[in-house]
Amino acid sequence: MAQAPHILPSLPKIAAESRRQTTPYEPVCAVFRRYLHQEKLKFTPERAMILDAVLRKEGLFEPEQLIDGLKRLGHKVSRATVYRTLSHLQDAGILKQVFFDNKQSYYEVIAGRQTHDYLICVTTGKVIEFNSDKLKKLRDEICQEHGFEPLSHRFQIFGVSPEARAAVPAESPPSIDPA
Amino acid sequence: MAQAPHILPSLPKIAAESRRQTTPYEPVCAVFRRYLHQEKLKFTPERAMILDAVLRKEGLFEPEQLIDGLKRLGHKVSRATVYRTLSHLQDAGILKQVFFDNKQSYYEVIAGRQTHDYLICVTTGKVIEFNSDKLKKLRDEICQEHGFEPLSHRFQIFGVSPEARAAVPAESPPSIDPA
DNA sequence: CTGATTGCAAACACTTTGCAGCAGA
DNA sequence: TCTGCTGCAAAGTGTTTGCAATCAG
Repeated sequence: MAQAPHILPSLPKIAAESRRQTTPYEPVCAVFRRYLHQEKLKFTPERAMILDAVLRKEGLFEPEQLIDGLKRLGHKVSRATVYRTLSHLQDAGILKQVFFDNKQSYYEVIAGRQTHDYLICVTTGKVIEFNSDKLKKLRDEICQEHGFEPLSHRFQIFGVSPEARAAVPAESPPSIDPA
Repeated sequence: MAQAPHILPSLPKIAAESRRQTTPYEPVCAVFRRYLHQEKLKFTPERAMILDAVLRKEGLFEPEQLIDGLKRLGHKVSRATVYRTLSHLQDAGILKQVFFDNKQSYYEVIAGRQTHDYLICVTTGKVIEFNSDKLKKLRDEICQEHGFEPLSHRFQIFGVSPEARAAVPAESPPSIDPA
């Protein structure tokens, strides 16, 4: 129904969700090495180091955080290598790239972990990660209706957190009556 | 549970979905003028022109498309003014900004139209816009669980379209059996 | 009149890329 | 050895911003 603007999101070469199920408890590092081998790429100290740092992250992180962290640990890696590695980790189905704004990308480990959806408070910026089987079911249903084979999804809900509402009870509800 | 990276997405100052209900059939232009007046901003020919172009768009569009279109019509607008106006239209709840990748933003008119969620083929890049009440219900449920007041959401499903599968039956399904 | 707006070009920030030397396999 | 990898710095690109002239209210 809609003509697509040239949208070709960078997704894992191998759908992360399916792949994770093939070997549920395989160490992530092994997954990465296998991927590299398959693609005739090399397992270098830099890549090992970056993977290591990535795996220590919980939830979302920004490339810059990662780079800072590595430098703080005395490791020397160039920004370029980090970005290149993040991309490989994504292709390997270990990482997922998330887009919240047009400033930068965020990443999140998905290998061996539950994928997340997000509930974001527009006032405080707080992000709650959650997981919903109902959502996955609904997703598959929608795919089926259109004959699509589901690979993955992104779901973000924006709202006002209880804390935010408590903090600023007034602020400018311009005549929106809950009629 | 998760510490938020500084994510503060640009959302309408007035939640689009609520606002749209206040005056279901009010012409969008009037909505914009009212918004501008409220904010002590001015209704200029440039803004009128941009709004006009925007309203002729169906589904997603890119700022660059919009600018091209305007120039092709012989209108003179600077890129800067377009971007500034897009931002106002967003604040007015007329437009919604969508993030698919880290290259650029996409926009979509929401005032007086159904909001959309997206089903995206990772092979062809085709985008299907759809609408699901079940999804909205689920969204509200999730919000309630966390005490959030829902404002809006983004939902994107990535998958393989029937056409894509038909076109390239082989290609590298690495032992994923439809068991 | 006065403060908001416009266009232009420069500035920005994240990300990518070209290249020469280095190093896994 | 033979590719692929790394770091650096330069190039890219969509978007934002500073500024002087202009214009809406």
